[in-house]
Amino acid sequence: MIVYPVSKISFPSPKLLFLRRMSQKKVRVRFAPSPTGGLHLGGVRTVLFNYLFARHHGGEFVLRIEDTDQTRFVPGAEEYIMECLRWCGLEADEGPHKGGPYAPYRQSERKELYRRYAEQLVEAGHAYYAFDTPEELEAMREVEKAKGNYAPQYNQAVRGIMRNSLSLGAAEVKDLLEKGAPHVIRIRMPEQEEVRFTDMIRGEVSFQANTVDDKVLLKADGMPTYHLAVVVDDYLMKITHAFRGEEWLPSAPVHILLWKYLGWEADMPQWAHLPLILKPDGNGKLSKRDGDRLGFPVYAMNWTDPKTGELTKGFRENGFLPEAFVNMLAMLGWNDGSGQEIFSMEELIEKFSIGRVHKGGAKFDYEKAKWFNHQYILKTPDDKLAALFQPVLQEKGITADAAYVARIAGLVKERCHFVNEIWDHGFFFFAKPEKYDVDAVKPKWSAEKQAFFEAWMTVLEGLDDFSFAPVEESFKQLAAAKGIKPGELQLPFRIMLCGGKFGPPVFAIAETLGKKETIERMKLALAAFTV
RNA sequence: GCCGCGUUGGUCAAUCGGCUAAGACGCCUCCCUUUCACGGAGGAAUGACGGGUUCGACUCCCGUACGCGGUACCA
Repeated sequence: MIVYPVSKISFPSPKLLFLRRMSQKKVRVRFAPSPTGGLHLGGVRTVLFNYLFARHHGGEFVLRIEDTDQTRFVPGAEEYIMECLRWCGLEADEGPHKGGPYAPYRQSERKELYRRYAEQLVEAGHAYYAFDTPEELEAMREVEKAKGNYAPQYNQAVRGIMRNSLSLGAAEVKDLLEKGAPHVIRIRMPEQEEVRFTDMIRGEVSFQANTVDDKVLLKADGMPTYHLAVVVDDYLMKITHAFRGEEWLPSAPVHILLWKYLGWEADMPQWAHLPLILKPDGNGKLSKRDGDRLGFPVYAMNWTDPKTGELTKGFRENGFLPEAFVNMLAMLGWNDGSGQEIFSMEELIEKFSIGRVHKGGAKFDYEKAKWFNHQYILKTPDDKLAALFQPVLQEKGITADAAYVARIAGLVKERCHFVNEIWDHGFFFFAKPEKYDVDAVKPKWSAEKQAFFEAWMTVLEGLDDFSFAPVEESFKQLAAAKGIKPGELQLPFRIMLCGGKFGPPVFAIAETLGKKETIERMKLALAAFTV
């Protein structure tokens, strides 16, 4: 225990408390998804912040699968989540995939563990058995609603009239338990108590405990609910900092009380409730529906629902580089204050601080996401880009030399937002044009121009060095000799090689195509232009 | 309804009481380039509202409005 001079610091700042804690314990964080479907962009960001925080502090990052709801279990979802983390380069140090000192990491495999803590709470008077059937619960809600109660809760107002170990006699409870009557265990929220805590992002947050209902802790099937499971597992797994979405803020008092009632208050993690990622138009949480509607991915990778077969698009399959995806997510709610936007993973780890995370939600901007990807395409070496592009070529039945593809990638990458767009800006490197944009040539075409190209072909035939500069030089010289402005000839030349008004600088195209191919294309085009 | 959390340009956002309010995306104009981009130079565009506190408020406090989240034997 560190003692601070009270005269100096009467009110230890959250930052100070934080630093104090920091020096005491090894940082351990966790990402705890439930395997119910595709991994949302917001989920990946939560992983990222966990990961960055852990690495920044030399701590550990745990993956825990929260599969306590058997009815919502979706086969394949867990493997999918792990593949997402692998793709993003955000793999956990411990988890179901590689074990660890606190295994098992799937809550369904830890089922037996939770009951004793729930029972402990009952014994201490902080929780109670409830025997109400779903029908009885429903009836209570109907009655309450009829009284004008908008959203009826199982709380101090009604727990006295429901069937539970608070309202029933001890003998009856014992009897029910012995007969194996189905029951749940609920927390008994205090009548008069303010629960307050310091959120690492929001600062001081407080709630009146009686505004939260008596949450179920242990379900009738013996599984814990999220509320019990997070607390027990965070404790058992020695989690020091807990990051989660803002949607958890309202139930935070339940968790804090649980830490207290279980006698673990001193070990409670520091909480950080992350802001939400909002839809670009209007307001509200970004959902996969918005992606479908607006035409961009929301999940990290393609996800196919095993039940319906419905496919939801992912960033990976849409051509995003993982580094770009991660960088973009990091900037959604965090920045280092310098204005820098492009960060390598190493820089993110070095500079990340939870204190600089925004409080408010951020609308997702797909245009900005594309810009990030473009930046990373620019940074990616040509040979690597070519390797990423090969599958696209294969799909089209084209085989091409790796070095040739790399050269093309280098030539066109500055106009690509995605790897597959190398095709859109460089397809003509792989086949002669099938048709020409004659409308762009014909109106200004002339016998003089025709003569120029015929003469130039002969010059080109004789060139030993067919690279950019000599080709351009011979072009300019001949144009000058013929008294034609080079600019008027460049566009026709481009169309001869590419078929249209696109592509990188013309002489670079000629150089890449090579002498033989360039002249062949010129001949073909000249024939087409004069027809 | 109740509880909680938010609110700086169209979007992401800096600012931790001194602001003539950065920067980026997008948009517009120009230059470069007789394709498109990249690059360069400019431009339009912002503190929800009302009260305090203060020499001074985008920054602190209180209201209001608006938005979002929660209000399950889901997470």
